[in-house]
Amino acid sequence: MTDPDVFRAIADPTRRQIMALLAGGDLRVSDIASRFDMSRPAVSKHLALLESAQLIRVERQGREAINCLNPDGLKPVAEWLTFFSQFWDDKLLKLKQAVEGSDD
Amino acid sequence: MTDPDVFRAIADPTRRQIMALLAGGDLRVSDIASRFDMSRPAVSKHLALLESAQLIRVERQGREAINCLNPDGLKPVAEWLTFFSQFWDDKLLKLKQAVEGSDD
DNA sequence: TTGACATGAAACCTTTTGGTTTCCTATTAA
DNA sequence: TTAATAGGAAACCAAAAGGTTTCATGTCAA
Repeated sequence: MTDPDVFRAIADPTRRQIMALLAGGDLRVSDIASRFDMSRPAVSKHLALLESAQLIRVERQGREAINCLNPDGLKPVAEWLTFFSQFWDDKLLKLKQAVEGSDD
Repeated sequence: MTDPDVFRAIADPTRRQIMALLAGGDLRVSDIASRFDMSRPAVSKHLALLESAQLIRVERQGREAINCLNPDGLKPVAEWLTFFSQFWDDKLLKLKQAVEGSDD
């Protein structure tokens, strides 16, 4: 919960499912928890880890916590991948250029 | 060691370092182990996990085991990333096309 | 053929991870 | 104002992960 390691964060399938879910729109903690066969605190821990890895943002509104996907948090993974993508196919060098081009 | 989950495999920094090392050329187990501050069996476990995730291939030659990077093993990660890359920047849609285009 | 080398394998240990239940607090609606 | 709701926090647990040492085995070279 303290190490904001994005690679660790995406290692867990539940967390990847949560990210896919949030790609469809922002959701409250309980909304997410209701979609999984596990307790709300368990989902809450996954959300905390995703937040620490900057893969989601949490907006607290009153008693609710709205979870929003932060796709930019995946860029370190994409950049890491570009290094290896050069071994796949030259066409994929476009990935490298694209990532560099859209750098914030 | 039984679950060939590529996301788990790349979660560990040591394993990512091993992959980077093998990008420079094939290496024997001891050659890799000598580059890390941990025992050879520990490195050997990481290699076994990388192999089960299809991220490396191991060619046994006599008493030696030559470890070779298998960059194609990363494609599932790249494909997963393309889904989220659409939220970054349209330029990155090229990534999706590139991955699709170089599909085996 | 014998000794050194390369690696695999087993047993073991500690820390981390992913889950649980239970409880507390803040907010909102009736 | 009081009851229900949303979610954070703590204590706890089992299993998995990452490491160790020690030993066994197959291969190569002197």
